[in-house]
Amino acid sequence: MEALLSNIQIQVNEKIFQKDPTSSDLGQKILRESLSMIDELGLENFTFKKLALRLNTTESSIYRYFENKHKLLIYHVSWYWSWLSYRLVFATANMQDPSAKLEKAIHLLVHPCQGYEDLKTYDIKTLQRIIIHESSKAYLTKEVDEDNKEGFFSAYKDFCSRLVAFIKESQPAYKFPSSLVATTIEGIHLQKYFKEHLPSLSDAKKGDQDIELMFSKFILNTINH
Amino acid sequence: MEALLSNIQIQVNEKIFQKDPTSSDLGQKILRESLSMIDELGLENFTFKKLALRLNTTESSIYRYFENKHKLLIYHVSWYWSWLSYRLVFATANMQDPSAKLEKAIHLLVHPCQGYEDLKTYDIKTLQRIIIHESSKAYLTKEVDEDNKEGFFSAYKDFCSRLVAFIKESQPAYKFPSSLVATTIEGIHLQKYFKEHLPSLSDAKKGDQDIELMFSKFILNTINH
DNA sequence: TGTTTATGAAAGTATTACTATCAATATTGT
DNA sequence: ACAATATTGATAGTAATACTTTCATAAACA
Repeated sequence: MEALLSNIQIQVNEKIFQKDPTSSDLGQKILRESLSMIDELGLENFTFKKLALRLNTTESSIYRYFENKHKLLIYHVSWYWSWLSYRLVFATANMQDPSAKLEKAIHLLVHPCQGYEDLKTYDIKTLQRIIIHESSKAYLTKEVDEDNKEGFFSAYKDFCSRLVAFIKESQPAYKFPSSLVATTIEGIHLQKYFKEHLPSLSDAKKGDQDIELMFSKFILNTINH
Repeated sequence: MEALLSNIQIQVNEKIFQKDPTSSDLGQKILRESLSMIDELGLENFTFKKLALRLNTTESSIYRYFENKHKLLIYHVSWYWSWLSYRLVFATANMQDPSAKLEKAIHLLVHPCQGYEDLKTYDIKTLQRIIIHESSKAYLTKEVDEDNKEGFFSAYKDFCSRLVAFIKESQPAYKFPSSLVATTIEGIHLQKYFKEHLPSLSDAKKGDQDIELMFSKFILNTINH
């Protein structure tokens, strides 16, 4: 399984990049180091200039892979959701009970890296921090509609639609499955963030068990009542 | 009531600004026009230079009121939450049933401008669009912790704590009131956004009734089961 | 061997995000 | 009425950001 997973290739929409960053050494370095720099500096303070400096390369070389840092962010975000979908399909393959599948999905959202801490290109722990801190900036822009048309959010929407399918399987009568899924996913991320930075807006204690428990109950209660 | 409301002064934490923008004509113009420009351009494309041009003033004059556009955003966000708290206190003053108070709160979150479309400085409809599109950028930064220490998010936290109080009144046993409130508030905003821009992540139809209904049921179900 | 392809090096532009200085004009205090 | 003070405008300047362009060089590939 480990071996299998270290060989899988997550596919990312080709319109996101100018040149496929997985196709070269430099491209992979750009992915790896941009991830860790965005994590350290935050998206606002991260620049291609700084990344070039760190990689001992030039701005122009980086621009050959990504048009700008927005696209680079979208790349990371897309990769994350493709990866989580993959994990979800794997983890729920042998499950019958849709409630159990939902619980598994919540578990994955809360602990996306359990068992897969070290992939070649991606440090999943860092990637999840970036998803939590920065991913909403990928769609909260004036260019959402264009970006959406280009399919930049399809990995995210695809993951959501899998959870929606579980809900429909479990409770076909529930009227707001898509809204509930989106609220749950973003709610989990927000709670992880608030727990650290605005603790009065969270009841979660040190670990992540509270968050997992809360959202599991929350989603199952909502569809079953 | 109209007259009363047009005289109320919403107080904003003094550390947010360099010079109180309500204290002068230019300051009020800065508030009014920055709001409409952020709405039109989005926070990323909005600059003090462009605002200065629109106001027939200079960048330096604007910098006398706000250190940077992040602080200006925080000002608008704080004002919004103070205003909503004020509305909430008013609207729930004569209510006994905490569930009804929660429903009222949801209603206000979904329709914050009903009855108060035109205030002098603030166009509440525009303000709410900015809250939906931009407010998470106020706290999703590397400077959250410092900003939080300065009290920049206290208006938001204060509003949340009012809803938490309602939940505790209604269901003292519910374990995650703060998390539920934060999830609900941000969920409402996100659904309003997704309804427009990523409709596959929402079940809401044209109006906002669906969103109101969904979150009302959602919060009451969650605490009562 | 010749030719794509990938990277590096250097330079340049427009915009952003400020800061500083000084003059002109209002406002206020006595 | 006059001096002191606050407010704004005008101008200029700096460092960083977000790119684009051109040209040289080295590696890969056919």
